[in-house]
Amino acid sequence: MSTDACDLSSCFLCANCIPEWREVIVVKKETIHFKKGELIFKEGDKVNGIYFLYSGAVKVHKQWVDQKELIIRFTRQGDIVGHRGLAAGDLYPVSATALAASEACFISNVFLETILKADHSFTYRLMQFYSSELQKAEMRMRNLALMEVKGRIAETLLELLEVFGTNAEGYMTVPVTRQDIAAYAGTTYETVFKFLKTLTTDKIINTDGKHIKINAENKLRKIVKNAK
Amino acid sequence: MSTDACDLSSCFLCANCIPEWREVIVVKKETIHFKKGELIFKEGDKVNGIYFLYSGAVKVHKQWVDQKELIIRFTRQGDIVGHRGLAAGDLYPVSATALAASEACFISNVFLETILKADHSFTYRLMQFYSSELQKAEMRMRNLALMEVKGRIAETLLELLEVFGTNAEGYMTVPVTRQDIAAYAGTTYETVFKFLKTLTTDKIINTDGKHIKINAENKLRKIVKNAK
DNA sequence: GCAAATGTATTGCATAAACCATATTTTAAC
DNA sequence: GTTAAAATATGGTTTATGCAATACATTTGC
Repeated sequence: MSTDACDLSSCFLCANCIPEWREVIVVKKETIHFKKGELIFKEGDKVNGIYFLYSGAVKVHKQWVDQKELIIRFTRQGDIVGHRGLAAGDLYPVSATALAASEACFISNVFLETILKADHSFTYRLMQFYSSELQKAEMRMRNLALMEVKGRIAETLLELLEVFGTNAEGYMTVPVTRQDIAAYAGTTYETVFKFLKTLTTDKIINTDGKHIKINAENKLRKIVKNAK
Repeated sequence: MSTDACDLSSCFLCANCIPEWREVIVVKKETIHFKKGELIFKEGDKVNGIYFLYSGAVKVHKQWVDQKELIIRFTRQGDIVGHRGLAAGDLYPVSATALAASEACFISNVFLETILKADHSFTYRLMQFYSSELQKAEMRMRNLALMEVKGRIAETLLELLEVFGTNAEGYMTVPVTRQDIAAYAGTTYETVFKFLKTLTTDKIINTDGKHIKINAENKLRKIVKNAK
């Protein structure tokens, strides 16, 4: 893994800003490394900037009483993390934690606002990005509220597949704990454990510890469709 | 109720665009009336524009298998409806239905994009609006996933109070069916019915058909806090 | 003004899924 | 390399909540 994976073209910022800005970005940006399990920022922290993920994997999550948490989304390279802070409030409404060793480009809020003020079309694209994030959030809202647990777990597996992809043997590239699957599906560890076991028995998936392989994507989709 | 409630200043568009644009807006806009229960647009319809609500009340909702639906949000005057269509896809991801006789200003997508291209700061404000909507959506995601039903119903009542306000006697200005409360809280009619009954017995609320009065807001908040 | 549709009221019953308890294995830390 | 801390594994019990059934009331369309 290179020390600086930034190619000044693949992240959302570089891909969407006016090319001339890149010279400024390369000076202003800061590359930060995160170890597996490391907290990137915490719900309630003061917002200081925005992150563009180069490599690794990150979960964005939100707390509720005691130890309960909901994972809002999983992100991979190219994704934006910390954009929720751009709204009125100046505190992060969510936390972000690295699921694997990760590298991110950090842009301070001050600099980001300079870009936004100067680059009209970047602002427009960022607005579109928010809009599509909002659509996804509402889809998930509906699923969490109306879909039964098995459907939500199946859906979680499909989303993990989509976000992280697979290696040569068909296993997902990022190992995810059952607890994290539960936290994304809005259920408990035990329920995930039991359901993954029946999925394994039915040969719909294979598990090797935290490494998961989906054998029958269509059957998972069927479970989602039939989930109430 | 006046025929045209638009004062060219109170809606999100007029309040945030460059003043000069208002002259154009007044020509391009279209005032539309909706009867109670009337569908404004339907999930899957082609997006043709955006609505700014002048008066009345609207629910934005999303379908799931059969007759199941989740109400995404309730809106009152001043609010934007239909903005979800601005993203990549060109189909509305949600439906909108008038809860009471309502008036809205309709702006076609073509004209809206003209404004967005020309008015940098309007685009910026709209982006901020999306960002705050996203935060709300994620908060609700968490609640739907982790909070138990009683807390969600209590939360629903508090949100209705916040959005619709009360009349002189303390009753909410917009009557809402228990089915709609259920659809917002992500539960069934029966559960809402049972819980509202105990709330009435405990004198925390008063109900007169669809008209609800909250007597002890603090007790509702306590229920929300203690909901798991 | 009447019919049809929609919403309300009310109950018991069934059950999915959370909760509890406890043992073992894996992973991380010093 | 040992220990602590997560994560996994697995059963049994409990309970919150959805579901079915049925009667009545209210709204809305024609």
